Amino acid sequence: MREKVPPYFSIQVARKVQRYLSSKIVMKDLLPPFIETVAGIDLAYSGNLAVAAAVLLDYQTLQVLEKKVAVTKVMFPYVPTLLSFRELKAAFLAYKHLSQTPDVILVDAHGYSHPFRLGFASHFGVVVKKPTIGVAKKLLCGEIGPWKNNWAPIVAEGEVIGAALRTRKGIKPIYISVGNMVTLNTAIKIVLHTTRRYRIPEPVRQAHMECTRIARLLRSL
DNA sequence: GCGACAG
DNA sequence: ATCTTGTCGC
Repeated sequence: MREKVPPYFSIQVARKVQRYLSSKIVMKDLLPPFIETVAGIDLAYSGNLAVAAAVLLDYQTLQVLEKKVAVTKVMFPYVPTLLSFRELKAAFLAYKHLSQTPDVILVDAHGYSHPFRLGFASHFGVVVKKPTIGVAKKLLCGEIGPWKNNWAPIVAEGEVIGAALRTRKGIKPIYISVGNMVTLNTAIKIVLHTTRRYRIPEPVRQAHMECTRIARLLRSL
């Protein structure tokens, strides 16, 4: 039994696209020396509509500077490992609505810590050619290595593909990974810098609240 | 073949 | 992700 996806969509082609785009990921810190803005991206659903939110925040104060949303029809069912094909379009549109391009983007999904090394955060980062970081709440693949302090490496096939990170003491960790144009160490620092009193860093949390609010609104019509 | 499986 | 209220605990 094949995976349930539209007849015009081939899993085999998707895998090739993922392997190709994964090779385009830049594992270097190509961020400005002083980060001024961060963006958070997340999606929510209302029936067959995908609601994406892109929220821009000041990197130092974490004050929300701008919120944008985009709504598209869902074209793909949810298939683990193929999430980006389902969420990319709406996320891209919401992101393009921002009046200024952020220095770094936090995406509510895995990045490099993906079976084919191209989670949504990486797919998005490669497409928009911007530094992105994957911020996930559950592990998708790999094993958790020894804890150093507040973080532990996520290892797969002898390679560190991400990190489990306790953003707050005594709380379940979140899973961070390189999206694009950033180093895992820098990604961890940025995530810690942008989290306040919740488990989830502010950019992603704000984006989550925004798209959820709009989806709930559309749902009540 | 079996189980796992981001959002 | 989404369907959903109260409730236990710091």
